[in-house]
Amino acid sequence: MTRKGGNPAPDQPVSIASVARRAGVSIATVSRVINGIANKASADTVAKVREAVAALDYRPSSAGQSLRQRKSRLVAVLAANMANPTMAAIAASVEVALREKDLVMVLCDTHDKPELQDEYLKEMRAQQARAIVLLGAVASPLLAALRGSTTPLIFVNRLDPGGGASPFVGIDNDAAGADMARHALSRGLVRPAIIHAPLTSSATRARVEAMARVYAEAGHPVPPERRLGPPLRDHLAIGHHAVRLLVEQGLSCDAYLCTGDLIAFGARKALVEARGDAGSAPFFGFDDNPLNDWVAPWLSSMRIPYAAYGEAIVDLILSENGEAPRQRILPHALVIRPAAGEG
Amino acid sequence: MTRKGGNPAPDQPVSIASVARRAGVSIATVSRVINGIANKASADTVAKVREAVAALDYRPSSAGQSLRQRKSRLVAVLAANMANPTMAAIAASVEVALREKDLVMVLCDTHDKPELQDEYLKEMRAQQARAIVLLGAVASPLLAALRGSTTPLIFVNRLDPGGGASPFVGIDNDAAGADMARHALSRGLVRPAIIHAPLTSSATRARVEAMARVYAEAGHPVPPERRLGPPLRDHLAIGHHAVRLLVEQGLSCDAYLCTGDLIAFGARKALVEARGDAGSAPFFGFDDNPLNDWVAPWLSSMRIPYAAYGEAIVDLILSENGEAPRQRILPHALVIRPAAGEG
DNA sequence: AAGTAAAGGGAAAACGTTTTCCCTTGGCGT
DNA sequence: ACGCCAAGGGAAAACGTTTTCCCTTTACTT
Repeated sequence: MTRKGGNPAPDQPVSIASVARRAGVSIATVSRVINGIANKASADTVAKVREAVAALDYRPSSAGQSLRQRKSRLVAVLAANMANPTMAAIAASVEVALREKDLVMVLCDTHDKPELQDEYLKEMRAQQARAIVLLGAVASPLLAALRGSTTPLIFVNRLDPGGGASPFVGIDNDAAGADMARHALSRGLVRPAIIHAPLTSSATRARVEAMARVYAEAGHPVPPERRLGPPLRDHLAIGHHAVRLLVEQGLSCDAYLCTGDLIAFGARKALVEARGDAGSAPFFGFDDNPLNDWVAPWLSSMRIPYAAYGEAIVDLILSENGEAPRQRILPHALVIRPAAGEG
Repeated sequence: MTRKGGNPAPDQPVSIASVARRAGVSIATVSRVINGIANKASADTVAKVREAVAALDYRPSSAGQSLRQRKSRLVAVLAANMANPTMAAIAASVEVALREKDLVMVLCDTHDKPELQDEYLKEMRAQQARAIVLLGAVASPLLAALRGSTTPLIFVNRLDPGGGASPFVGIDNDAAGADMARHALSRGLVRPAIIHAPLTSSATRARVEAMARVYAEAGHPVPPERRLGPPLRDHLAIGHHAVRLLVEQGLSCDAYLCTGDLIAFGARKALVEARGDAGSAPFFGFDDNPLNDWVAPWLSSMRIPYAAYGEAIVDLILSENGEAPRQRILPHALVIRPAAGEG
């Protein structure tokens, strides 16, 4: 209704040439006007071009642009595991931030497998992706190779497994782990179980080490049998398995420190299954998914500002002018939920 | 280590021309070998080309391909709301299925807003997307225009708001709603509350109508005051708000039939806040997120096979040869969880 | 033995941009 | 008057594919 004629242009045969024709100018001029090149078009030329663009509902073909400029508007996000709500939250945040800058998100699930990650990296090189965001990177051959290229590589949550000081967005996992342990100690919880994901993730490693360190320094070292990290991929299974082990061995704990909320979910379920109730030892997790308030009022969790990740990541992508690769460390905060009355 | 020389090719200046040069054949031949055109290359030509491709780690530029073929390998997935774990689950499933067919997923969050949806549709037209998957479509001008184009449009969960019999993947929401109501009736629950999302979604509408119909036919019509659909966007808030209203009005129910799990989460929380416990009336939801088993053992839910959606969707995209636009109706199943002992 | 078909392969056009040259005006300073 | 510079704008190259014509050689049919 807002446009004059019925000019929907069925399938988009509308190229820059047609715009140029309608505006009575050259292709070059249209391109310049669209891209806002100053001093290259008079006021009425600009007006004519704009009119034609609007009338034809023209939008430059991405293929043409990519080909010419040797780079696309695509930004790849390689997530280690989309089943984890955390990844979804970050992806959502990134998407919004990218949209603002007229970039487009391509989302891939690497399932934490190096081969698959490489496959995607290859694909994204073929797509001439503007940047690649790694939500939980794993070491892989192509990743190493790509580190030398001009394509910005942004590491999120987990540091670059290659070791270099690559651009990074995340929290201070050491501080966060320490904070959690100190809080537990302050509540007199001196016999915790530490249940964690595989230590291949730098984030997990830092959290676990910080907790153990703080406990050791406080004179309550956590012995190996209370440090559990089953080599499973599924966080729920990790927690479940760990607590079952704990129960079988008759080890009692006064707190469950988990490196992820999902692990805590699994842990608690195993406990309920084993004893009929969840006991009185509080559960601690990381991530603090928004749903926790609704379905896990028993879970204290380290809140990580995932909603702010998108902006930080896109910032890092665009400020590629920067020399020293910067790290964006965002604030964390422990959200305490009363382990109290659930009945 | 697996390749001979140190030939990582820093930034991908490796085009089809370089492959042709190395193999000692023409560009055309390389293209044909890569695309598997039969009867156009002798055995050793093929071998030479393959060798060169492998040695140079060549992969065709997507931009070049898209430009020439006037279509890209991108498939757009427009999700109404990525914060909903359901959407994330479907997206994950689609991604896997696409990968298998060498397609790439572009994920966009329309936030259920027509303008944003149109913005994305426009972008995807510019990208010459191979297909567009609408995870909860909303009516919008460009959507109507696109329906006439050759780009496949796949509607998921919600039917095409334009009314046409467009390709669709989802469950039989009418049957599912009826099943749920019948189950509740069979348990003697005759005073249910029906709490639902905005009825702009065809899926929600069908569920609600089926429930109401079954109850009415059984001689227990559900009066308006027990049918609640606050016009909020957030499902959690919908459920919360609805139950608060119910409580304030002193209306008692013996079951909570919610059109989504998140709504049930909100509903139960409001109930706990109001009375101190969750009462004995069972909760019912739709979607049955895998996490329910871990964090919501009190919630019965209509399981929807989201993991199977990806394959069905990709099938529909590729079988565009088909004439009669097909609908893929997947099976649903009510998962009963004992509302029993939560203490 | 001639004619024909098929196999194998190359040259070049086309896809839609952006950008580098180049040309033409006017206006200005000397 | 002369030279210069800036503004405004066009022609054409280049980006990397796929595909349509071609052309040559070989094998097979009559």
